[in-house]
Amino acid sequence: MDRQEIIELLNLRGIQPSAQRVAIAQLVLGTDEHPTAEQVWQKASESLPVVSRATVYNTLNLLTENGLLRRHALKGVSSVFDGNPEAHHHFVDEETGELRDIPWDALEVSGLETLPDSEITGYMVVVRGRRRNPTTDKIAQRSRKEGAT
Amino acid sequence: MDRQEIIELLNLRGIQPSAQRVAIAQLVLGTDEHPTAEQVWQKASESLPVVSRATVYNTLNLLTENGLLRRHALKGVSSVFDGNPEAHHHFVDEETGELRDIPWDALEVSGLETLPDSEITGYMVVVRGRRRNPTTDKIAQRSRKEGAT
DNA sequence: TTCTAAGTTTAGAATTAGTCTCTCTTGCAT
DNA sequence: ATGCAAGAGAGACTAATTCTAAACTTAGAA
Ligand SMILES: [Mn+2]
Ligand SMILES: [Mn+2]
Ligand SMILES: [Zn+2]
Ligand SMILES: [Zn+2]
Repeated sequence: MDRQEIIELLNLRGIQPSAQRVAIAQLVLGTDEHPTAEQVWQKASESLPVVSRATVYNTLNLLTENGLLRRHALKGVSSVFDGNPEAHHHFVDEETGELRDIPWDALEVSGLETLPDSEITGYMVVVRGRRRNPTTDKIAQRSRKEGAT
Repeated sequence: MDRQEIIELLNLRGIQPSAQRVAIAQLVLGTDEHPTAEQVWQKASESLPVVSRATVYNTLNLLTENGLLRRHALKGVSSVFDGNPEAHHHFVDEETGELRDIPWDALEVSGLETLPDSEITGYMVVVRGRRRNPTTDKIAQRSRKEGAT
């Protein structure tokens, strides 16, 4: 994608296409790698005389909010511990951030055998969404805690 | 799970069952929640006169290495940016940590409609493994970069 | 018992990822 | 020219995690 296309993309969404924003957008929209903010900052530093980390984060967040980018937490430092080491899937509640288990047998994934050149050691479906009926759930939770039936 | 069971689990793997380890293991093996290390530390602090954060991290890592626990990076602070905002799946190379795209149509997930009480906003299959034929791949990559056929 | 080596825990320093705050600059509109 | 308002920058701050080095505990051996 060339500079001009990027500028139009930004203009379309009312984002002022500053030199920094164009350079950063071009870097991350023009690759199929999945760079960390730090990596984007390093590359951006090559083409721009000066960029601060804060600008890189601000721009990446801005582009994400505008749907041009997506942010994945799949590796990286912070994590959560799972007392069930068996294979199972997960539901991430986008409101609370809570992780809930989905039993392995509840979902089926097909097509894995067609992935080229890879030895699979495991997989998991990550479903994102919000719980419906939070009221019912809260009541159920309270009952459990209080030992009520 | 009671204290004694936990102690046996640890002994089985040659892990010396210190008071701290037993308390921490009991906390995290006895819940279907997915606590952060900080949350485990807070709970552990209630039942033990003194525990340091380092012990909690050491123990959680030890239990994870021994397959009693699993560690997920699904929410939390650190992330990676994806220039393709469309729905697709991901392959995580366990050797390099690299994330690679799997096209949406390459995999199919069934059973989602049966998830109770939840409104799904999106989902993704996360496959973990190692690439086979890294040599071939490197050649393929170079060819692509150089515009060779 | 007492000693000792190995294993474990600790507080705090260091590191890494990310956000926040405040200041400085720049591109216009008056 | 003057004055905003939006944007960008530096650096302080926070949070998650690991590292370090010293202190403590334990299981055996003597
Ligand atoms: Mn921001
Ligand atoms: Mn460790
Ligand atoms: Zn789980
Ligand atoms: Zn992707």
